Amino acid sequence: MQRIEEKWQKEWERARIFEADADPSRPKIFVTFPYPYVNGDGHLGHLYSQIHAEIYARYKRMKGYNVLFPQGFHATGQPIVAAARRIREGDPKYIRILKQYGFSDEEIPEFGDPKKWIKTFSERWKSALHKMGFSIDWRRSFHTTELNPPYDKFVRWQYNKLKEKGLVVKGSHPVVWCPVEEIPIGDHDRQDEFAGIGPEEVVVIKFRMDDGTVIPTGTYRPETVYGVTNIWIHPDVEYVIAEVDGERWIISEWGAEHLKEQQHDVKIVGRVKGEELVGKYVKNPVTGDSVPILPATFVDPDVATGIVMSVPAHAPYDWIALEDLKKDEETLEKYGIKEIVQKIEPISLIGVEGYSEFPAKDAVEKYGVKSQKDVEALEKATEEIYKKEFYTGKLKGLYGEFAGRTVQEVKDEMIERFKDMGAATTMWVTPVPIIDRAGHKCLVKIVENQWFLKYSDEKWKEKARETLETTRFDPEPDARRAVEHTIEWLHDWACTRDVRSSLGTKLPWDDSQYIESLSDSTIYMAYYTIAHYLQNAEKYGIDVEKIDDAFFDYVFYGKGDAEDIAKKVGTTKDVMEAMRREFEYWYPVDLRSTGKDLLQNHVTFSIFHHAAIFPNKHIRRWTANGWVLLNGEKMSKSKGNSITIIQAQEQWGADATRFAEAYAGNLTLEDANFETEIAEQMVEELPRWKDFIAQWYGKGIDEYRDIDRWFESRVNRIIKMVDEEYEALNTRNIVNAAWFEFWRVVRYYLRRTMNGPNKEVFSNALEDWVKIMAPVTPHIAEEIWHEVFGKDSFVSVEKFPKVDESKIDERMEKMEEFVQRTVDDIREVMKLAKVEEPERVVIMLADQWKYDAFRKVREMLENGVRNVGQLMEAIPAEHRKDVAKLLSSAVKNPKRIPEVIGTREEEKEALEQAREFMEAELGVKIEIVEDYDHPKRKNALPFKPAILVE
RNA sequence: GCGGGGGUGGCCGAGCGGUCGAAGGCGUCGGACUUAAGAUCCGAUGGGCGUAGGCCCUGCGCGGGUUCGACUCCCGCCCCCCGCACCA
Repeated sequence: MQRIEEKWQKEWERARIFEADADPSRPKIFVTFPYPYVNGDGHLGHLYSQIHAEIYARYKRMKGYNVLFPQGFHATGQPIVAAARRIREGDPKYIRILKQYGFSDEEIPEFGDPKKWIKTFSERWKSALHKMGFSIDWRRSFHTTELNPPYDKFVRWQYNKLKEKGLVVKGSHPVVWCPVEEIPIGDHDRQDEFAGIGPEEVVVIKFRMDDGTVIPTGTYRPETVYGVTNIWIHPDVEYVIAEVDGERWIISEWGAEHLKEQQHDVKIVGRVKGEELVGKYVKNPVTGDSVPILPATFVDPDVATGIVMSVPAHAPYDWIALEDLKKDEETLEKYGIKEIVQKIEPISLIGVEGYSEFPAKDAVEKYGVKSQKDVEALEKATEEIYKKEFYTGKLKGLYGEFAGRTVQEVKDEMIERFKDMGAATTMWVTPVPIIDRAGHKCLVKIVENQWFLKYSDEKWKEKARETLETTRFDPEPDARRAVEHTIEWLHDWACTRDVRSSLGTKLPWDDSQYIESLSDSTIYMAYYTIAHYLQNAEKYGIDVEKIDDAFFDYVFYGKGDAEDIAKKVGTTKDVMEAMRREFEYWYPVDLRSTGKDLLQNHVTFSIFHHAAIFPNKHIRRWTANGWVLLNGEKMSKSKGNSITIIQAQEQWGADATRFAEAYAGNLTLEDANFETEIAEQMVEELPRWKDFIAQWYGKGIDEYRDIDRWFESRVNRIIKMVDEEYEALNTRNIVNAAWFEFWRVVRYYLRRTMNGPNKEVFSNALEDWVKIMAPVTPHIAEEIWHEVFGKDSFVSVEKFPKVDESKIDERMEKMEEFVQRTVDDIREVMKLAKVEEPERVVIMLADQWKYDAFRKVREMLENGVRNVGQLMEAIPAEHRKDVAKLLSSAVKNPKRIPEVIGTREEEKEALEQAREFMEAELGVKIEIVEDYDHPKRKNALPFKPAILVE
């Protein structure tokens, strides 16, 4: 198979049938899928989204469209840069990954350069898709980042446009930051266990000592400030005394470092050990209560301010710390705080159904927390209490105006209130200190030269919403809903990254920043329309250096003079005009196939950017598919059940893999399932398909019988259905009909005609069969087309079969069903009738009067009549008695009355025609009689003859 | 929690108010073919009963409801997957 596949790939390439140029005389279709990120090989999951675009491209090509299907590659962002650095540093994990790909020890060091990754993996991707038979116009391929100057220029143009429109704005933004290297630390720069942790905003309640010194306590639950009984401080930790924005604070050193990076003016003026503060009192800035500072070892100086407030009634940590302290005579003695501690009573703030007035106590008991060192149980207890209180708890009376409401409802309002009264501020922290790969402890910095895409802009949102009206989403309405919702809540997006940790296109007006990867890939499909010019610039005399915004203004907007611009970049007016034509002809994109995870970001971003830059040229149809499971299990490298596209191609070849991918699912947001057994099976079956067709093509007889009409009807019905499913991209339904159902019909037809098909009918059907399978399994289709049918053309660009509606013959199909059912019934009767070696089967048709009568009965039943008396009216008086029982059971179960399709004569004719077949099927002689004196005969109904085994 | 999508037979998956004991595929079982195995073809495949094509029971996450009728509609619950942002 692989050899056949390679042969046709070469033929297609030689004939350039997938290279598409603007041709205004033909209707066009522009199909894309998101360019893959090139830090590794693609796997079956990627291929699943991609195969939708590929199948659609092939289908539309066969439907007579001029189809553009290009493919580029994405290199923007941090992973490649991080991977290259790790190779330079000799990280064994990354070296192992490259070894698994089969790179030699000599070659691996070259991957210390990001360019090596980009080059290697974009080539591997390209080769993988090529070997899968993708019908891509490779002339238009490219990769992103400033390493590809023309694309770089294009992205810069885009951002200048956005900036002009006021859609890129400057702001500040919290990031995880390495204070030593002074760069932001993304997931790829961290030790693995810290991946995925981001900055969180905590509220800092400013308790004060008598002299005004602020004792700041960080908390996620500022609403519990009403129930503070004391402050916890770590007795053994050295805190700093600092001037913070003009106030005197006592805070952990790490906390002070955070404040410095978060736009606060911080000056450290002294140090103080935690225990020195123990026993002192501070004033609660919200309630005015005076509360003591007490020692606790669970307090982490590396989280927030390193000091926390204690709300024993509602915080399991606080409850157990207090319990611990009460029992700890030594400590009580040491600080002379015994009396203070004994006096502390928890304050109940929030009522929660199913809990006592002190939910923290309940939780501590439930999870069996023994001491404040029992971290695991405490975390569970805390989570439970937090959730319960947050969503369902009711605030008690001491909340005054907030009383009776839930935390969820009033939290934000309360925080604002506290800030306004000078009782609180906020700071950014990570829930645990993050360590980067170099071993540095990272903090949260508020970065100031940060640029944002202003997705919060109401006018922009409105424009984005408008384009949805003329956009199709598949599956509708699920995918649409996700996008609609995202447009609503999406706010400003930090669209730049520090150049030191990433790769991409620099912001035109700030070269310390790269445009972030999701933000540089929103309208690049437009670049495909001219990519073959710009990626081969020298061929057209274009000096890429000279390309500026005016160049793109002309190509995309038709602004300016082609002659002038041509001169400036060193090419001709013709070339400029040709590029303009390409864009005008191909844009907008007609179909873009993605995974469901992209709906909330890439898809929505792309919609926004099109609305801003290419109004009315937005993408016309988006598809979103689910993940791909492998044999019902999630695919993952760690499980070792991940299969790359290259591996699949080597193991099963392109067509079998494509078939199994198509069969993996329809176009829904649900997960699809790639079954390796299907791929394996198709490896066997596809060549057999060719043999089968070779065996029958051009064979058969000339006579045209009813059964041939039946066959044509079935085939046309399948073509119709397959055509619709291709347009809908329900790939599983396509395969179900075009392959499995077609096989069934073909097999039955041959059996039914005793291997004597109508030559013309059957051969035409075989050709149609190959065509309707071609978008899914193009190689074997091409092979059959040439080698079996002896055609000169490529089936890949042949006309898709057109349904002949006049050939769809409902009645003929029903008549054949009648024959089939009769066979089934005979088989059943033969099984039950214990007649040894039956001599013959007699089929007795119903009496003539029954045809009219039961047609009427059936009609009445279909119209909802459930009254025996009424049904009886349809029966001639003299026969009523005989059918009374039947009619009364038909009222309960209308199925008992068969549908009357034809006349008695037609029934007889159909059975006679099928007699030879039936005898062969059943291995018994069959006689069809109209008159036969046997009691069973009165059981006969129209389309349900009586059967007698003798 | 919010937003999106789901839970169907041994497995995968259709169905989304009657025609459903549930398409199709896989698997399993029986038969044909074959020296044999494989492949292929035919049949069966929830349980039970049946010397005549039939009947009974049970059934599409759980519990209710609407309806003459629910896998399909409504309500409540349980469980699973995805996203929740600066990561591609």
